[in-house]
Amino acid sequence: MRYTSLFVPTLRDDPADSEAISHKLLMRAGYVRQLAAGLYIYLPLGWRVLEKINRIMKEEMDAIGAQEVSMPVLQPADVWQTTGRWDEIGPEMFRLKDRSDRDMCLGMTHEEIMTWLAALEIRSYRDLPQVWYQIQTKLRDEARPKSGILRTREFIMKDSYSFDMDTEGLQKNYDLHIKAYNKIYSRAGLKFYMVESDPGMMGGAMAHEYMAPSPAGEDTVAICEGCGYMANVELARSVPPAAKCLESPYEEVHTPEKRTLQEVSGFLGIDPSGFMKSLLVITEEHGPVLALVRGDQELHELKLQRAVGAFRHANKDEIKDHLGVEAGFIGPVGHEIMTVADESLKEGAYISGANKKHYHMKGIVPGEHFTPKWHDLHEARDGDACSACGAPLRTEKCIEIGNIFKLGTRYSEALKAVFLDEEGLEKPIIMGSYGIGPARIMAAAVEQGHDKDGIIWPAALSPFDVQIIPLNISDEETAKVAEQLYKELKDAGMDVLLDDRDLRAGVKFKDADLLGVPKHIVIGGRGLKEGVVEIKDRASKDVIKVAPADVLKTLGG
RNA sequence: CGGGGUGUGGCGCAGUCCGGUAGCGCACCUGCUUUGGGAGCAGGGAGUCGGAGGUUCAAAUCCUCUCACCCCGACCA
Repeated sequence: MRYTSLFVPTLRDDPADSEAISHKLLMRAGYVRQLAAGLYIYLPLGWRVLEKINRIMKEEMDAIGAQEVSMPVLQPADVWQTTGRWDEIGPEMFRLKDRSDRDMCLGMTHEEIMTWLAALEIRSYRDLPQVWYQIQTKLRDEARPKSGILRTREFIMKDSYSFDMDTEGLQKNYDLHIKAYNKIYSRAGLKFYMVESDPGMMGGAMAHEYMAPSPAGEDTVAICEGCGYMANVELARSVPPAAKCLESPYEEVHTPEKRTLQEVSGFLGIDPSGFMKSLLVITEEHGPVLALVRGDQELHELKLQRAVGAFRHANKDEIKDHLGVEAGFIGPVGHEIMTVADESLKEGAYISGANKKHYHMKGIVPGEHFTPKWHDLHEARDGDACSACGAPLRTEKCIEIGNIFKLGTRYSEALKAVFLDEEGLEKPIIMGSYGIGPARIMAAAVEQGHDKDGIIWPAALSPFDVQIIPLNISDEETAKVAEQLYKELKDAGMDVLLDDRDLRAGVKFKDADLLGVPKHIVIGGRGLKEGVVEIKDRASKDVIKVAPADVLKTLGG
């Protein structure tokens, strides 16, 4: 491709309204433009990158026997009503009516439609297994689109769905997807982890996420260097350092006007780990619930939600109504409210509110002075020990670039996607669903590959394999060598960008660094006098000088 | 949804507090010079200052309402 026939509007300055590095660089280098919050235009360069990612995904999905299909984005409500998600999913779903006043929605995922098709067409165990996938637009009215193309309201997803007769089949397809996903992310040149994750509203039994480490990520992953355990902190198990509990009899202590943990801890001169923090929440299932974590730990709300169901924080009046005392002095002893406690509180005696204004209680032994339901509620963090092997855990910010779910029969039962097995018994199809966000791969690649001058693409994702930079296009010799190389490399099957613009060298160098094509071929009068051109590596900036005739060989073409 | 911020030529910004001719840099167009890291000189085009209403002799500037976007949080199949 000739630069003069390619639309690449590069910017000299960072756009004002951007924070994430990938957002800034993809804007500046002319890959994307923003239409509105969470809606992005992919310019020619950006689309080339996405297409490279799509090609890799297709090749690897095809390699495990998955079949590409295409499902409508516009979908009737009744299928979603049948599975219950029409009501479960809130304002995140774009809803509309057609001209006949029928409820419709824009697909945010395709479990329903894929399962609908399976229900329509699959009759016998002989029809199984099936794996169907598509690369299709999804729409989600995100509460807060952010970070450029990392969280958008409209995006392309590679989503696949497996249909099996039994759990062994599901496991096989799950493993095949793991294999395919590992290859996809490896080919994309990303640093990534596969971690245990929360199935969430997918309602499945098991789930993993693929995570690309980056400070721009929204998720945090706990990683054990000892045994390799990796999990999203939404469910990561960990053993916090031992508590420094006070040896004390069970007794009240006067703590006037000392409400916060810091205040009480400082007032009594006792380490925060010797305390219990109490949080009153109002749940849909159990009414008020008191949740306890150690004073030095943080409660993870998703863990609490798994333990007690949907909840909200109690307000001041509710705290008084249920516990008889204002916030700051609430504790687990002496009331009938359902209590859940973090497992790290199983050992030791703790200080907590006495449910009496200006008093705390020392020497509370969970299980003795009150009876909680035990759950893992604390958030894993750096310095905790791995619950499996005891080695230290560390945490890392990550971008979620894909996920895989064992769905089981949640959708097949609702939509009556059943088959007859060898004995003639009707059974629901066992399903899995598997997603990859190509735009997130693109953003993660930029987050992981850039320097102060611009993007550094992994070879497989770059919009071009090599960029030819003739420094002075009006110099006859330079132009001639550039054209020859352009033709030769193209004929060898490479994606070549020829910067044929009549611009000064500095501009071309700056733009080339911004665009991030991995190899640059610099052709200038200086080199041509010695009979050489320069092959420059974008990442290392190393330059090797070779005769024009040796360029293809040197590039490994 | 809660909190914070920003809207001024294509882009980045100043001007707003304290009302009085709409500015700067880059980009763009023309000409000449220049040509290995975002060139120089000269000339030129381009903005109803997010929108609506109000106060005033006079509003980018003050007041009211509203829209959009960004950031933090909540939320996130």
